[in-house]
Amino acid sequence: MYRRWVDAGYFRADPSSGKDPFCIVIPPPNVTGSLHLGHAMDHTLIDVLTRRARMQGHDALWLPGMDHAGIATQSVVERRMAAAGEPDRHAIGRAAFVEKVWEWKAESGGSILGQMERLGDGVDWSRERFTLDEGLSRAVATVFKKMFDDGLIYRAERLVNWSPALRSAISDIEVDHIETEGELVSMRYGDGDASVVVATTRIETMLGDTAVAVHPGDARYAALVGTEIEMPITGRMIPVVADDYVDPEFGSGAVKITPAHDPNDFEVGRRHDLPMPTIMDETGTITGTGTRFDGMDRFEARTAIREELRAQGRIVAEKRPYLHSVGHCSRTGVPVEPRLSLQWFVHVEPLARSAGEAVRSGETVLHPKEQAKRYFDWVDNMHDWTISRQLWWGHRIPVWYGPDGEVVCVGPDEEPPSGEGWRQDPDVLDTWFSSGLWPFSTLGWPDETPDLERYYPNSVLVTGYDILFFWVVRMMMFGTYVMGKAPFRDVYLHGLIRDEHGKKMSKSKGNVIDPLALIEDYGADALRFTIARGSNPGTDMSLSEEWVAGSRNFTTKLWNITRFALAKGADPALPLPAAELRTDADRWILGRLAEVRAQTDELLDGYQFAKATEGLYHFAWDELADWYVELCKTQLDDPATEPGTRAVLGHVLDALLRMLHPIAPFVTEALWTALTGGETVVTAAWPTAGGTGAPVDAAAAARVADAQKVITEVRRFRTEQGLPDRKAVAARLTGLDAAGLAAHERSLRFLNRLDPAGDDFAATASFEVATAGGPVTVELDTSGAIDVAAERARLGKDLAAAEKERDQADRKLGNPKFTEKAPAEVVDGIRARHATAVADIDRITARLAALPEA
RNA sequence: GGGCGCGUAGCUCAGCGGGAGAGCACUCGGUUUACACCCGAGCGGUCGCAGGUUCGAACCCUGCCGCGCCCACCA
Repeated sequence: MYRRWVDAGYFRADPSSGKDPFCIVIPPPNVTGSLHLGHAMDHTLIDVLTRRARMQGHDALWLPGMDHAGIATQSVVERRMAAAGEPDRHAIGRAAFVEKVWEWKAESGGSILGQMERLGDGVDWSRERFTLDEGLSRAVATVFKKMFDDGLIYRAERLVNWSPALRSAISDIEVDHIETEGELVSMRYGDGDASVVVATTRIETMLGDTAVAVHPGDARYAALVGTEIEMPITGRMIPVVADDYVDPEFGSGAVKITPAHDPNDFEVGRRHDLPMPTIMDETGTITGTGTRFDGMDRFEARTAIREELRAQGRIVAEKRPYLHSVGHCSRTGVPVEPRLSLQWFVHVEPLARSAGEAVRSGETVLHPKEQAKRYFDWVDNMHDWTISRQLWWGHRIPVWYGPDGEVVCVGPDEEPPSGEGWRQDPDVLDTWFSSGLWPFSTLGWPDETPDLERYYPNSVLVTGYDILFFWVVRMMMFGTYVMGKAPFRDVYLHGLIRDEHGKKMSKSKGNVIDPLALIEDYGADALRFTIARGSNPGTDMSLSEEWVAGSRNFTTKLWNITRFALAKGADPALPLPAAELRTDADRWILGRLAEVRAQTDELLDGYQFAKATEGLYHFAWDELADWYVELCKTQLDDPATEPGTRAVLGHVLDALLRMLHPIAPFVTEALWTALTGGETVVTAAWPTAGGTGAPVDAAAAARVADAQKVITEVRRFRTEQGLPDRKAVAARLTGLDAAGLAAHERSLRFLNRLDPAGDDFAATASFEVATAGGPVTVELDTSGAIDVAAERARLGKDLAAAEKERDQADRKLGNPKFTEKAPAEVVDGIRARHATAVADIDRITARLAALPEA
């Protein structure tokens, strides 16, 4: 039922509270229409944290992100209009379209989520419906009013970033600076002595020039300052002003000033009280200049004006291509046009200061901490925020204008002024204005609700680092301002998902991977596991289908381990065998479980998803499946150890499945319920130190390692001798007792298909394995001559490795400075390695000498 | 222009002062008491380059080269 992918949001938990029902709210991606792997990353990590917190007995829930719901609303309305054969939104205009959106919202039960509910996925959306619509609108109006009254919101005519494509103002952060090939044209204004040369990359703006500026200390132009020169084309007389802004070293040392179309020029214009004519309309078309260029697109005009000036002989230099940085609208990719217009702004300085303070004081911790520098750089140098948008969708600005110039900000519970001539501001708010209220508006604010009391501040925010400035900073500012407390204890910033070669996914490159297709092919668990496994804090991950396939293989492995366990009657409800009855393998795997459990907790507490996942992967596959399951097969054949083995296997698998559940919920749910008979692993207890059953037994672990070494060496011998794995070979094993491995003989023989040595045993091959407990000699009757060349090669390789080891150790130990200065345990370690290497060399050399000539 | 980060096996990445690792890919061999989405055994690296610190450097410092991201009002 909850086998759905999830949309962006954040999660919160309060460890001190009692339990209450777990809530996984998952908007279906086919409705939001905006699901991509970036969301999958958010959702996976959020869900991992939520599920684990839940299993730990915490009250944990999370809510979907809102901006996607907004986008979805707009797109659903557009689709409805298209279906009804209505003209598109551009044809009917902004005001009419917004009316339609509200109309649709009322019809659909007030929210996008109401619409989702009708899709019948059985999720209760009631809470979200409230928070996303009525609640949020009220919160937005409340905050706006409060900030307006506090003087933190003001309206001003400023030069803003204008997107001619959106026909709207956009904020600084929505502008991408891109290196662009343009042209730098130098031209002469005025004539004779009363002339200067200026350079520009945007020659069309000369129609709006109202001055030429030079540096006050520049002797070349001292005589001109205060005089006027004649502009080409318009014939206007414009002053030459002196301003520190000009760099006398750059170009000619003189700058044309277009106050209404360039941020620097705007400031110069203000200082010198220059006129500020706007020469372009909201689409970037030249207008109102009284020249023949009116009606031309800005880029068309650029060429036309340049050629006109060239014809007049005023172009003195051209540099093309001229590489420079040009601001582009991040939504539409169109070059931004700075434009003088009346907009609403937030005075961010006091808000940004408290947002910065919250992190500096440790009230909120950023993970990874390297991101804090970026955060501070941003928060400490933030410009005022343009919040009004001339867009199609959003919360409307709650300000009404009266017939006599009155300006009234209307609070959420107030009636707007009515009567002749009153009208509401036509603009809407930047989506990040409302998004920034998320941590408390979802909890019922501005009402003082029990939820707000209980869940604010939230525990942790999980999101991509690319959204640090857009969303995180806004939430921090609003949270500290409105609530007096930062909204989160922790902020975990994950990296972005790239393609298999580390390239950013983009539609134009065609390397976008659809998460739903991956889920279809490999299962949701496989994708989640892949994402968790690749999520190192702050670093991007490359995701390819091969990785997802590998994760799918892992879930299959879990399936097979459990199938084996069930077939053998493994049962976590059985009591673990008394300590003295446990085999080495039992002690070892229980000890490893305890270690892995502790490590997993530590890593997840620190948001180290990749390492935690990797640790569980290797424990499950390399240790449990490859070794314990194999070693326990002989234990299961022995009545003395059989019940204990079933208990240990069940116990370890139970704990493992519980720890894997947050990462791979579906497969673990199926396997865990089958193994334990429990109702659901979702509400099972997270393994704790007290619950893993056994302390680490280093001696047992060492004996298991020795047994593994013997087994591996025999396998190696067999492989290189070309002895098929399935062929049973008679063997005599000596030295096991001395090495403490007597109890392991059955496993050794079983796993290597070594039959007992009968009366007619005649060893045709033998070798010695050096274990920590002592040497073990393996003699084999291979019923024929061994491949001497292969054996020589095998031993030769071992010998070379041992000699290299010995030589390295010799070199270190022969250096008196090393033995004097290095810590004693390091020196002892090298001595031990040296001794082992020498013993290996002796042994191997003897073996080689004993081999018959090839 | 400033800041941050990264260059380790064919690919994607871990390791961040004392024996070069993982997954995938590749080679060879496999119908063992779960698993071919598997099992076993292998091959594969002057850890970007050059200096420095240290008894010891993939790891710390400096410089350089290459790459990525973020920020930036120089015509």
